[in-house]
Amino acid sequence: MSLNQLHERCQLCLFKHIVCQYLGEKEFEQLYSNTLQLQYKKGENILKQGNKSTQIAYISTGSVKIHYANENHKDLIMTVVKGPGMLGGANVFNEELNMFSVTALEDCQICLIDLNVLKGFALTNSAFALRLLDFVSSMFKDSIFNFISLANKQVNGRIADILIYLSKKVYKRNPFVLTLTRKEIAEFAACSQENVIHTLSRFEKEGLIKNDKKLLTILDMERLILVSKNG
Amino acid sequence: MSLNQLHERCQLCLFKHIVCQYLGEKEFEQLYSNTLQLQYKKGENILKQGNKSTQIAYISTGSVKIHYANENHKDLIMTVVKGPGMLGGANVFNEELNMFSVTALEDCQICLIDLNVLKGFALTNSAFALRLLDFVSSMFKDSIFNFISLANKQVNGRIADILIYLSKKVYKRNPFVLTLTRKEIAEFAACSQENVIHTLSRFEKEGLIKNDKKLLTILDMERLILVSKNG
DNA sequence: TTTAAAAGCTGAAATATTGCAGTTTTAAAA
DNA sequence: TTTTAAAACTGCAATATTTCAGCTTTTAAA
Repeated sequence: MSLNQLHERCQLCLFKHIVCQYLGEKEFEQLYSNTLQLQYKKGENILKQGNKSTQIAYISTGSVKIHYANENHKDLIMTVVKGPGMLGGANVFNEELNMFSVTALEDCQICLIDLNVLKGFALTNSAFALRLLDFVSSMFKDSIFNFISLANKQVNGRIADILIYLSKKVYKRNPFVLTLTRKEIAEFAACSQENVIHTLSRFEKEGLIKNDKKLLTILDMERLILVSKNG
Repeated sequence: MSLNQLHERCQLCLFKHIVCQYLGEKEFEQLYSNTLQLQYKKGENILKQGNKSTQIAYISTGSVKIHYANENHKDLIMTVVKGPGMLGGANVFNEELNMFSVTALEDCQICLIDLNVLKGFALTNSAFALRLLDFVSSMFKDSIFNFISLANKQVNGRIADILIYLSKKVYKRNPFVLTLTRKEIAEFAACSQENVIHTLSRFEKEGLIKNDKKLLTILDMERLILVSKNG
């Protein structure tokens, strides 16, 4: 693929749009020349927790999970991000090492942007620095609100929350293709796989959802929101 | 109290120290003239979730909890902070409204610093902006690691984690005065009050801790860490 | 100091959740 | 296409957690 074609692809890039709001085309070119555009397959690891990383990731197409493995190698999903969007928070600014892993949930187009060049721009342009901070904290906020759901609801409510979150915030459509396995939903809801399966089939019996292969339909959003509130 | 005495108290202030690393004494004076120094009693609310806030808080003495109430008015403690330190994260930068409440766990000395003046400085001095970002994200990090403990451990491990965290990171001593009630520990560990009580008395029977009134002693840190890992 | 309210404690029953073992379905590889 | 492994599912027993009711101790207010 020629450089021109690559640059063409950038024309639709949200990140470029924001960079160019604060910096100029020249600075974007400098950033561009320090950026890798890579294709990842489903299941492939993009950033690994604990690794030193000199890059941050922008996801242009596909979806990824941001996850954390504890001392006992038990995995926990912090959040799911669908392109286009930044994957800040895993490693930006105050950390030498990646706090979390990022793994592709489906085939993805990812740009890895050099962190030092970006930091250099942030140091010369405060407005841009504050805009980057927005990116980082909005991802934190998503995770934190999932954690709050974990912490004060039981499994029914947590899974209802996750389904609503995926439909409204991530995939942004109603019958949506659930790219997470039951095991991954369990790692998101912090419960056992079996509990996810039991809960989903209960939801289906009660007419709240319909689940055909990987396609999930929320049939009764209002009642699902009630389960989220009370469960 | 005269202005001179107030300024004297600032000599020991960590926040002033950091401000003066990046800005000058003049800028600190400007900040100072837009700062309120207030005394809060145990149980008093300092910042309220959902309120508009034009200030961020610096805690010079005492300790506070940062907490969140959900739709059902169930409270969840995100983290505990002991002075001196910043209470960033509740409202800094990207939020109009406070995301969380801050409430005094014991009598506190708090400085409320004008957010707009601070933002003004951040906009003219990127290094200072990035330093502020450090403050914010380090508080997020503490909360997130507590949430990770919640999400992949059972109550035994969660309460062990909380005791270790309070002793090592918050109060920084071993026999420490537990300023949280059992109900508040439950709101921190995301479980029922009774479960906290059962668990603490089990820990005491097993010789892990000693609990006399409000004074808590960790007798066997190594075994407590084991409980945190396996529990 | 007295009194009332809040916090702390206990054990037992009800409920929620996990872990297991075996089966079926789906997706990927040969 | 066939084969194989992974994912999804089911019901049940074991375990963890909550809820409840009643009680004691501590703290704060009158």
